[in-house]
Amino acid sequence: MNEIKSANETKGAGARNHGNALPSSCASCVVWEKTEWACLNKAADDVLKSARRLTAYQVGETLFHQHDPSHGVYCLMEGLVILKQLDTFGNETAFRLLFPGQTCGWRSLFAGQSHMATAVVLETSKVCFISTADLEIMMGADSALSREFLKTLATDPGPADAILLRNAFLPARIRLAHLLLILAGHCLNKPIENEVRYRLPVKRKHIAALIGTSVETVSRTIRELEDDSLAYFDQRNVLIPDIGKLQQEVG
Amino acid sequence: MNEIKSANETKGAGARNHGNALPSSCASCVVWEKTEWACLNKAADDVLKSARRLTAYQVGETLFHQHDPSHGVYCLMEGLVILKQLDTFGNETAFRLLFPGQTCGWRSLFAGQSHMATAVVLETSKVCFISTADLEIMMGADSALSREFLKTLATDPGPADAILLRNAFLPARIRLAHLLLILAGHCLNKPIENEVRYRLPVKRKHIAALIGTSVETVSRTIRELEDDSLAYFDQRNVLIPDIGKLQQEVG
DNA sequence: CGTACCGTTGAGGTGAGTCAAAGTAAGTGG
DNA sequence: CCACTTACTTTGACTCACCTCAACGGTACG
Repeated sequence: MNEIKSANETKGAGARNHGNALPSSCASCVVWEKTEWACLNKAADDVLKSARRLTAYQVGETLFHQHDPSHGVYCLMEGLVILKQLDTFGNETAFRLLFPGQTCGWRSLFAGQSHMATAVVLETSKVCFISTADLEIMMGADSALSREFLKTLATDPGPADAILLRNAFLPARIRLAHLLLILAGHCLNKPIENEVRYRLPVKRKHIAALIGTSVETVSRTIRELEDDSLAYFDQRNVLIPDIGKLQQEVG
Repeated sequence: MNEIKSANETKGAGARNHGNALPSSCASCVVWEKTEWACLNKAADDVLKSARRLTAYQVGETLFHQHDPSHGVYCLMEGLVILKQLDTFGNETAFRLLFPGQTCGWRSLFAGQSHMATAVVLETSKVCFISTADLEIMMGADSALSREFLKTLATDPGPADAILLRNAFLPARIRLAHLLLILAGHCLNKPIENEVRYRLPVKRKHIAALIGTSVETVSRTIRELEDDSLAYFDQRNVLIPDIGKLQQEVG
């Protein structure tokens, strides 16, 4: 009872509740402020507390698969998750990175459809699962939660970023520059200054999937950005000497 | 008082209510069943009835512009509207066609942001406008409406279709085939049979914007589909001899 | 010290963008 | 009804960004 259950043991929606590393209430969770739940009042928070099911995931494991039926939403407490899609031709396209405090799985839930994407864990993660039934209860008790999820859906960066990241009209160079700026916003805790350093949370192949191109092109485009002194790469470490210049590139 | 006000006279959110061609209540509107409002009870329907503002739009007029602040949602009663975006490089990308019974403008409203797209009228249209304030009232009175809009946002075909329509990995041929199938679903009232005929509701340039390619490529790809007996085009009229073959193309 | 994965580099082919021009349809005014 | 303008569509020629295949250097791990 004192450990987080690993995903291997409790794959799927049936994970049991666990004590260790799990804050006494969701309101005291490190990511609370960033989540939709932050709008909930005391009573609803108690419901949430007993509704959540914490599961630890290792790299490569999945929260859910494309075409799986939806059973609830997933709230990322710690780690990193990528949402990707496979088309019938075998192309893999990623459209979203999930950072701590963000939720996923809601689209299919509210749509009443099966999952349109696969959620794969990129870094060891702790994820709370909230079942559809529990979510229904909380949404019924406090309409603020519905409104909060409306906002989440409306501001979903997936479709929004897609316009820039996956626009076939735009060259790979601009799409990559745009992704670097988005990631900088997520990976830096301090406000963005003129010179920015951060560690890329993903491999090259994920970058490729996110901007809709091939790994080789990513590699070549990185070189191109370096030649133009827009960004420097050392493994996964990025140095952007002048973020304004990079923003100008995107437009 | 007996005519629908034209958009020229009442541009923007301030349009007044009008009698002619406007059904006595929204519940008796031809598109009622297809809308989010269909979930409303009698009392809320009365609110909606007095909240709606009907405006007639001519081809080329806009419901709202990209970067405009959001004032409410638009419910298309009749006609056709396209949602498109302009990037800083001047590329025009369309991501949605709005058919009668569908609403638009909600993303920015729920996100609390300005519009991300421009809504342009492609065919003479009648559009009911419902202000944010009125929508708030109705959503407060009946939580079913929030749930209905959650579903609308979750099933928004824009992002969903984008995966196929705008995927740079997929050749223009497949993206066009996919668009033809989507349009067939909207343009046919009867169930889809093996052989399908319908009239394209849009010009070539809109097709190009929807699948993220150029007009010339659309033209050439159409020729290609004809050569392969997958679809035949005469002006805006489409004949798909075997819809199964076309679906197979998409995968 | 192999095995496996990741990242980079090179060479070659091609889908599709761009530019330019001709053909076609639709709308306007005399 | 016909000249004329304007918008839409098609076709051709050229170019290029990027995909694919293939090989090679690095790094991690058992």
